[in-house]
Amino acid sequence: MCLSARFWSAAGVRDDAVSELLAWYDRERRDLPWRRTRDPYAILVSEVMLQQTRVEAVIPYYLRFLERFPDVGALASATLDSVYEMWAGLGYYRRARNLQATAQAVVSLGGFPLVLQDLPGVGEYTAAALASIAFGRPAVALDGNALRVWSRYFAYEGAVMSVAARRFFTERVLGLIPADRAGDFTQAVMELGARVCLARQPRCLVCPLQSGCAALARGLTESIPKPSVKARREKVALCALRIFCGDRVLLERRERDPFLAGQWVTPWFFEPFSQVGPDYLARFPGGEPRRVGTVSHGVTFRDLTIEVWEWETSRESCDEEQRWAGLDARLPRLASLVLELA
DNA sequence: TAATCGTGGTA
DNA sequence: TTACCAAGATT
Repeated sequence: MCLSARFWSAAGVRDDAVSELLAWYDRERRDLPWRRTRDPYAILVSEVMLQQTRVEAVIPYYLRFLERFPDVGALASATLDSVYEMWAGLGYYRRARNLQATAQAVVSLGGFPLVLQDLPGVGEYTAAALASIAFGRPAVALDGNALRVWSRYFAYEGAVMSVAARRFFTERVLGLIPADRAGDFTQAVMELGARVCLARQPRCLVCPLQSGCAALARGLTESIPKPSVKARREKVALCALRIFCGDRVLLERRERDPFLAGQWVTPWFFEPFSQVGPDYLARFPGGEPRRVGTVSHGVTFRDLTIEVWEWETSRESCDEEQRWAGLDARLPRLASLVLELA
């Protein structure tokens, strides 16, 4: 790096980088629902929903959720079931429980704590995003977008997820944040990662940071950030049960099962029907079980093939302790697939 | 640190 | 069809 020192900060960032970035953001920013509010609660909801989830998928959930729970008090006092219901289909259901626990903590404390990371479901990234976007405090929010942007800008060739990498970026970026635009800075970096500094085929020609980007200068934009080695998807066969009582179907909630935690789903198992069928037939006696077919569904590192069986149980088994849902219930995708199977 | 948790989109 | 992955947190 032999360029004239007066154009570069000690951290290796060009003097004009921040103003170029913010000007680009002012010009190109998408009109997203959570960019129309300064309510910390609403911004928290958006940040939690956006964890590992695409913007387009979040928008309808965000709007419905805020309509149902318009403020932190409404969410804190809601039933957990109603919170799950609003989350059904969005995935990573632990987020729903943690979000309500956070709402209850905020009500109990009389406001957001100074250390946002103390809140359930609020990790390093979300705490920094909330601090900057909702409270205007300088904080470096390192999500997948920001890690890609900064690893390329500094040509960081190590593993970007490591503690060392995050410290490296935080040290260099924290001082760049304009005091009056901390939230815009955070969102501008992420917007840049989402729309310009793409994982594959980044659009460097239109990038507001192109003149200072070390990876671009050295032709490393394809090899940085270094791709992580991911486990192969494992193929898993399992079975699910559709047990009908008239026009309603049995749903269960297995609290202790980390998978689909707390969600209402049709009974399903990692074992074949021959192992679990007799047990359930004894509990819900009725007609002969019938193999309906199979459905496929990918979940993180597994490809599930689900063999679906169904039967009609006798009326006296339809007690009040079980939940018998109508077919129009809002359910996780996996349960919907099982019920939709013709 | 590494595994785990859903879903839907894309190349 | 397959692999990858998108505003991560938790254990």
